[in-house]
Amino acid sequence: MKEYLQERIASSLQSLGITSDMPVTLEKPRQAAHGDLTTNIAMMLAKGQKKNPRQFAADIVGRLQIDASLVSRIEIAGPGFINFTFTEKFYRQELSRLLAHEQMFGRSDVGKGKKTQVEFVSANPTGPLTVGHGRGAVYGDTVSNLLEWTGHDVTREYYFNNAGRQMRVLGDSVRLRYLQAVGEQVEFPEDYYQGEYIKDIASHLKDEFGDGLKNEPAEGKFKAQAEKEIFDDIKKTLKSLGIVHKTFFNENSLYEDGKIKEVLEEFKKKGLSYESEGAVWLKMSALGGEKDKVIVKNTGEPTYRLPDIAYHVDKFRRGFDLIVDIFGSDHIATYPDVLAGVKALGYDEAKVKVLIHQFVTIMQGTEVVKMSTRKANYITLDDLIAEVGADVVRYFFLMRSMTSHLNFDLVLAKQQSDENPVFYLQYAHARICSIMRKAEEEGQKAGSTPNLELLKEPDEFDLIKMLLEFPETVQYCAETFEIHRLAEYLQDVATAFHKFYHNCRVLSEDAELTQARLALCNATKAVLRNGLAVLGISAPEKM
RNA sequence: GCACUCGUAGCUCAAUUGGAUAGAGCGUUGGCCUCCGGAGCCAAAGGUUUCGGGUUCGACUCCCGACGAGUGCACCA
Repeated sequence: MKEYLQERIASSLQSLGITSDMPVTLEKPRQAAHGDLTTNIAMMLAKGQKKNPRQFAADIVGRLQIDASLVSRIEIAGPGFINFTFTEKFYRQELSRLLAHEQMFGRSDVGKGKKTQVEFVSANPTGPLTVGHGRGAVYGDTVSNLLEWTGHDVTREYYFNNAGRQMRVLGDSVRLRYLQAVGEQVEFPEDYYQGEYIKDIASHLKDEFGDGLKNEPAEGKFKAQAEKEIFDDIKKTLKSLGIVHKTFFNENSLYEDGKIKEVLEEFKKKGLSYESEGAVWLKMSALGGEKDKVIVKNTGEPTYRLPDIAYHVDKFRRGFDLIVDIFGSDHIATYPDVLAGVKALGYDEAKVKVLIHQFVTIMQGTEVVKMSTRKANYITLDDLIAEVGADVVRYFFLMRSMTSHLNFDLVLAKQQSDENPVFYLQYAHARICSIMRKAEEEGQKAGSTPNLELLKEPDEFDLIKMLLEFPETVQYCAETFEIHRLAEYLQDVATAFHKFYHNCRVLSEDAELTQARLALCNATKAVLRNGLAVLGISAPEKM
């Protein structure tokens, strides 16, 4: 419909002798009284035409040729908006199209199978995932869902490093706890990992080996055991949120395959790096950055920048046409270096989308809970899931824009479990399922050829209009990565349904009307189910 | 000090990317089930969009400046 009107308006402008590269934008007006779609094109062009916007709008409308069976009303309003109102026939047509492809409704192929990688979570295995990781995890998984729904070929990837200083400290933390467990008097440094899980790992080793590991180095069994156990836990946590990565990419492989060396040599060849004070520097100043950065320390060890760049080069070499990176705001300063690096090596950095989400502030009532993996005073993602459930966790992380800081009040989240917005959505779905069950009991099962002409109540049309917005909402969210818009949209669908349910009785003596309304219920159910599926939230038949 | 993200109802957050009268939930107040699920529906109260300038037909949105919050600014990741 949008395309149709755009084309008609463009042709009207042409017949007025106006050529402009100004796109004709059609939007849904905020107020229903202003019709179904509106355009501000007359206001946009009026100035160049030296005309009064309203008069100009009238000229455009005068030349407009539109199928009257689709559009019932065209009016000029306000400072020069042109408003279009669609016919009931048009909406009935669209509704029967929806009913014909329920499961597919909302899916599209605009992505054209584009090879896409989404990298998210990417926490090193030094401890359980925190609530802070949770936001990125859920966001990344849902972005992946959206891209799949819009026809992208998506790979979910987790990048980690088990070779750095962090991991050495982790191994040594386990070693010291182990020594303590077998009765040695050793001091445990303050800046080591304090969590209980370190003691658990140590005691597992004690169970298996007794005191036979007393002289084992930290980097041996201790580190290996810690990495294994912690990674298993991380994967289990993610799984409980419905998140499964296809690839776990180890930073180490970049060294083993010589990719780090390659990138280093490439920079040198291009004259973009130099040695100074025993270190190798990247000429960020020549790449649009503020100052040069070290990429290899004077110890010969690379800084994180070099592998990060090499990793992204590898993503390009694997043939990804869209590369989505999801970081917390604490990594805000690292990505410009990476982007400048890949660009300098001749790759199109526009294919890399870096999405930064703001932090979650955990509140215990009015008290802020400060989080630190090193110290043990954090709330794990597991704790949170156990307390409020996976659906609530996912929804809470998705319902707000990623650029805004999120306050997650544990007391409220627990307490609210009855009045939670996610239940409002699920309730609508369960309610429809209940109507279906009841209908079947009464022998009024939804038929295959409902007479949609019988739908004429305003509440019915409000609901139909809302349902038909689903595909464009999915596409919009996939393009902008603004997932909260989908969550809000589904809230609106649920509201429209509850209103319809309240004012229009579905199961009645009138068999034909019952059929029509059951069809509308089915359409609503499909949108809710599909929408919740994108968000990764269950759509229960009963609650 | 510099950079990024923000500042909207008592609280948590939206606002179709510059559009018409700034909207939801929670909380508060008052109405709705002899009837398909009351985890629902309807209504009321609640705002100088942190403050001050600017840009234009039109600003919560863009620009400049203050103030406030969070996060970064390593030869840590």
